Amino acid sequence: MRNAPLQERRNRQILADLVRTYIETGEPVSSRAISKRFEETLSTATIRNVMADLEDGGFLYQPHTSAGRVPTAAAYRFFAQEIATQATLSIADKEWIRREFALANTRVEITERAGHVLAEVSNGLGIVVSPPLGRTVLEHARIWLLPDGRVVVVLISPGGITRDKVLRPPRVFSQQELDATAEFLNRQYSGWTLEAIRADLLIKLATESERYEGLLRGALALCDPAVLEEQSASQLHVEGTAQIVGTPEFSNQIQLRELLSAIEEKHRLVTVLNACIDSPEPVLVQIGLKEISQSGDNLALISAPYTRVDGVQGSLGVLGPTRMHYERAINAVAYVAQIFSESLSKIS
Amino acid sequence: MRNAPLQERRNRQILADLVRTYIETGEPVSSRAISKRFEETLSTATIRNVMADLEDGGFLYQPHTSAGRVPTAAAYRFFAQEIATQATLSIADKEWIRREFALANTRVEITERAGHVLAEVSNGLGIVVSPPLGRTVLEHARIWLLPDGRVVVVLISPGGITRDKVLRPPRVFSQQELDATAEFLNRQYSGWTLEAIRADLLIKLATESERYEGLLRGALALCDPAVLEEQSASQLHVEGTAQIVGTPEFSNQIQLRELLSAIEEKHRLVTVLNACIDSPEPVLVQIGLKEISQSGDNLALISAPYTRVDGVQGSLGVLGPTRMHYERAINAVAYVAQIFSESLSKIS
DNA sequence: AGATAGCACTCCACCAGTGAGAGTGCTGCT
DNA sequence: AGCAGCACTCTCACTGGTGGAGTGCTATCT
Repeated sequence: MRNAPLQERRNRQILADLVRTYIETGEPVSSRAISKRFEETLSTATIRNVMADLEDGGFLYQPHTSAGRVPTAAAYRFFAQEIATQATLSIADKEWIRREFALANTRVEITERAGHVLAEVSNGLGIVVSPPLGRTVLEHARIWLLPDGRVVVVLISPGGITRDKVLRPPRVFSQQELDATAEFLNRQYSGWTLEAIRADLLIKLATESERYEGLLRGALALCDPAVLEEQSASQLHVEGTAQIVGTPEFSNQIQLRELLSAIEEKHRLVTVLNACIDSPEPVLVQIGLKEISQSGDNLALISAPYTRVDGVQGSLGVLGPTRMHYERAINAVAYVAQIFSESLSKIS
Repeated sequence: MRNAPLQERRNRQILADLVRTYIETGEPVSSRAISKRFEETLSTATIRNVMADLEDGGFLYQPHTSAGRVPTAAAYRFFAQEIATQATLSIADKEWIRREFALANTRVEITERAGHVLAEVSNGLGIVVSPPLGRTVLEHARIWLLPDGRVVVVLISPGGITRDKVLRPPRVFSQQELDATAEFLNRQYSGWTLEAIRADLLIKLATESERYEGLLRGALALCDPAVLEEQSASQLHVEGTAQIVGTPEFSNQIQLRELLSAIEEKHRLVTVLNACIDSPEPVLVQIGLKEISQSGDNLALISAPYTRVDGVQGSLGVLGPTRMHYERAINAVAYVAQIFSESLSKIS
């Protein structure tokens, strides 16, 4: 009932045109502007009628009586899903993105480049989230002895990623014992994710003999959510905070503040971004993010998963004003996700 | 010649009072306001004369002819050095800071608490910089073989910090060879900083036999500035970006933008902060930071070093508007640095 | 000679009023 | 259904006027 106005083809066309115009100009769109731009010639009066219907349907609103119309979150959602997905990325853009990545050689550089491109394309924030460490897969475990009785536990994953910790076990173990424990871990858990290992170890510790207990606890500590998170928190990379200040969308101080505090609260942001990993669509578009801030109405998040060398997925995307060039941004996010995955595999 | 006006005791007193008043109110200070607050009774006319002198000396300026006076960077510098250092932190503040740290148990939590306190106290940004990895000291090195011929190089430092990397060496080594190499590294470099090891290895690689070359290169890679920096870049922790939006100092969009881009350019910021490590004073106050942004005139940075368990020093501090409560902020930074060091030693 | 009272002057912030412009909703015509 | 015309509304930019805050200067006092 609410989106009844969208049944008619012409209304959809007008709405799309209006959104597009608003994205370009940033000012309330008048019936006249649409009339000029619309392909079939229609009088402003007719357009006004349509606009009134669209307003009833919740797609438009007027800042004040004698102003033009502004799209609502619903209108952007319609536009992003049904219009913007039709488009493809311009060759110039592809070229530009490729160039941006060309000179990046380290993981950090690649991440920075990605963030930069994403920020640029959206006039918002470019965000890259490293895969959650818990999903990393164990390849090898080794434990060995230091002269003073402490032990070093090292977990190695495909792609050369390692996690390690120096522990002081409850009693002194011999290197044989340590080797046996490592052997046990390798036999048992090679190929498991750290999350899964942790869950299993917790059960084992409750039932198994105490023989390796100190060491298993050590291994467990490495899989601990708190420890995993300790590192993953720092693996949220945000680029473009400086440039969003000064864009008309964020001239409103309250909005700007809420956006910035959203970045500081990393957990929520990461959750919202990672939603794209389990989404059926290649690129997930979320408009009007209540989760992020109260006035999140005019925030749009476009995210896509990328794949690391070891097959684990992370996510990247843009967080920008709803007034954003969706055709370009959506396709750019998809493209960056692809190039990003490729670049990662090249440097490993 | 320039600070001639500060020769006289009364002028200094008036300048200090003016700065203090401006910090409280945020508005240009009139001669009348000073006259009221000044201990000896002086007429406004007399104060106006003094103010004119101070303006000539470069400590004050007038936004316009018939406005009160506003302190310049020079005035803040005078105030911070000669006045604020006399004060001590209030008991309530000490109590508050102690409470903030009480519940923090992990390294990340401690860092967040510190950042939070520093941001709060300054109405600006709270910043914590982890020690540069290059200054970390080597305790043990171990290298060992994986079944597929790759090797794992692990460097262990005091305090349980480890650095490691999985490498594919140019040829397959035996575990004996690897042990010998590790033994060599331990004998040679135990107690050295990674920076120093790197420098020495570079020389050795040029002259020494090729026997261990592949492995030494591996060890070298771990000490490489690029690799070290890769991690240290992520070890700049900034808190309070959200709250500075909305403070009158940063209502100016251009300033806000420059501050935010200063944060994004981590290198410069880290350098400026770390200056306190080699400074003779316990707390370093820098006012009018040209290094950080062009309009850095109204930015003040207060930083102090802290000491990690292994003896390596990092820095923390606040980056805020020049109009800041210096007595409180300077002493809080010193106190936080102390508590921070203590908290770190507790969790290791 | 240094401190002070008095006065003229400057500049700003605030207010109300005005008029142009943009855009709409509605009505009635085709 | 589509359209032209018209009255209406709201905003925005500009105007001139006013009160107030604060200064600089000068003449006077101690």
